[in-house]
Amino acid sequence: MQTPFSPLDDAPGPRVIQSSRIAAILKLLEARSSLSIAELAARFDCSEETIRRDIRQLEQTGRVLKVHGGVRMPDADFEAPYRLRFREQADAKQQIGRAAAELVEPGMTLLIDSGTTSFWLVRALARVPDLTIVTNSIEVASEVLGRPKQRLFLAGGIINHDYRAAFGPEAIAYCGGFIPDLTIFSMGAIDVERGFLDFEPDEATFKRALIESARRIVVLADSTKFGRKGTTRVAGFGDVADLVTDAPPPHPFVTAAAATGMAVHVARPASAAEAQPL
Amino acid sequence: MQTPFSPLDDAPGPRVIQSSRIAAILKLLEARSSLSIAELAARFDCSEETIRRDIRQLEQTGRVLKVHGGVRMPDADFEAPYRLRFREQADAKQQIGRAAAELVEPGMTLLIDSGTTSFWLVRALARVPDLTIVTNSIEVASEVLGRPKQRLFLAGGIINHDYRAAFGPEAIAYCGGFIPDLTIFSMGAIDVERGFLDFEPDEATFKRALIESARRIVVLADSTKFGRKGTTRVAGFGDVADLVTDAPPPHPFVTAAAATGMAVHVARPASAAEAQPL
DNA sequence: CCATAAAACCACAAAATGTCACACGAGCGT
DNA sequence: ACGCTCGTGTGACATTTTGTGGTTTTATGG
Repeated sequence: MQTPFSPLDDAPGPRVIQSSRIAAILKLLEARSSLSIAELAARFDCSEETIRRDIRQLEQTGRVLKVHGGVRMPDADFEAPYRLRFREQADAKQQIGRAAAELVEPGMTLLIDSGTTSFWLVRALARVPDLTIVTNSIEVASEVLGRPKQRLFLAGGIINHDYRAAFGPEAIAYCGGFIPDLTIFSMGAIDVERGFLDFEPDEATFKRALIESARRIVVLADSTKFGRKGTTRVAGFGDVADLVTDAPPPHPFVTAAAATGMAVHVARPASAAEAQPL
Repeated sequence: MQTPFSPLDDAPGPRVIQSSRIAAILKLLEARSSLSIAELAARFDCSEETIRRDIRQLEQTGRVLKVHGGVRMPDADFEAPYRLRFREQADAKQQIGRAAAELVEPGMTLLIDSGTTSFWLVRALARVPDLTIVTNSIEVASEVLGRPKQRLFLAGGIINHDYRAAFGPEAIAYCGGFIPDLTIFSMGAIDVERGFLDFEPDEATFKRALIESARRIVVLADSTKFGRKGTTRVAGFGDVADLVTDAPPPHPFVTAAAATGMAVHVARPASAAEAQPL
């Protein structure tokens, strides 16, 4: 039951100076993920404006999120790196996903990695029957769940929270046991000289290991990836059979692709009718 | 005036600010596939128009579907078996999850299975720091994602769509490699003579294998499970250290529990103070 | 098909919250 | 003492959110 008094009844003390008050707010937020300004002002016996000033400071350090009427923890959903990447270029990724889906035939076995573009491909595959989908991504797996016509194999291990996927040796070994018709990767960057690059070393290790057993590799990358700098090398152009993107690549990439026989598929803009939200 | 026994009378709190109200609606929708505007307005003690505005926001992000008279989950048409089980006794399961969370200390390693009651435990563990969570359930894993203070290990293999989890030999081997402080199982049925039972043979095999390496086994079961008939035997009363449920069990079960030293914890109904949205 | 009630929508006013500028007073070093 | 900074409170003003009364749309039953 709710007492009429403040629910925060652990020892305010008569005088609380700013630094300790800010620390106290943070501590309270650990217990209750959101607090109202009025509540805090009563709790510390100071004006609401003072609380707001404290919160402005906390917000600048990125530790809390200011909302109308109070504060709350920067909750996973909105600040997580994965969600941020998910929103970047979402339209382009959706188009790419649909275009890549045209490479898939019923009955195929697909190995799909954890990129956000890969997720859109999986969504586009909702109505393709008799697929076998192998993935290391929790997001991809969640999307496939409840499609009784598609078999789902998930690689486990320690989960990387940022990528929502497993990249460890167990995941590599498990995925390596399949012989997929298509091995589908999202890539973080494409370099004319060095080929396909990534940012997360574990992810790159995972992909490199699976290139060995791949029959045909498909790479999904939106047009912002061309010329971007990566930190680890994943594959050369020669390794990849198909590249699906949303805009014609710059010329150096086209010639490099032609030299190695890599097919480049450019997705058409989505027809307005079928645009599907999140 | 609130109806005395509204199914939603946990935790309006004194003032509910907009952002937390929107988050709360989302959470409520997980337990009850559809909600009416009038119900929500009463629940949050605000006008129906305000609820409609919240819902319009939620609809724009594609997270819910607006229907005449209320909201519902986007995928509610195809009620998958998992979702159906999830909604049965959702309130009781939520209470059990909260009660079981009191057995957990910061720093522990937990092995958590794929039952819907287990999911509510994981949700109740949102703010416990430094946990290591091992699971074979995609739903549990999704819930843990984005909690940087908790390490997540996911067991893979072929996924059972109905249970949204992996039960195969890879999952057994992987989970068997851990020595968890608590091994937490949801159970499908409890029989005075035969102990804890289940319906899905694969799930039962998975649990039986993990009983070997368990240090302390905790079983979560709502009160409808007592006396229900199962199809496969999972564990005897002697194997289980703690049983968490939502109502005092019938007498034969109490004596059986006492005979084997199994502790029985009965969850209190949710107190309004602690149900904290988002 | 129409009649009717419920629900949704819209626009505007009221309430709540946020922001900003300025004043006051305590601490502090020259 | 003086001037300075810093934290705080106060009040005017801007912004956001909420409630209300109206009209329009939808669902439903005859």
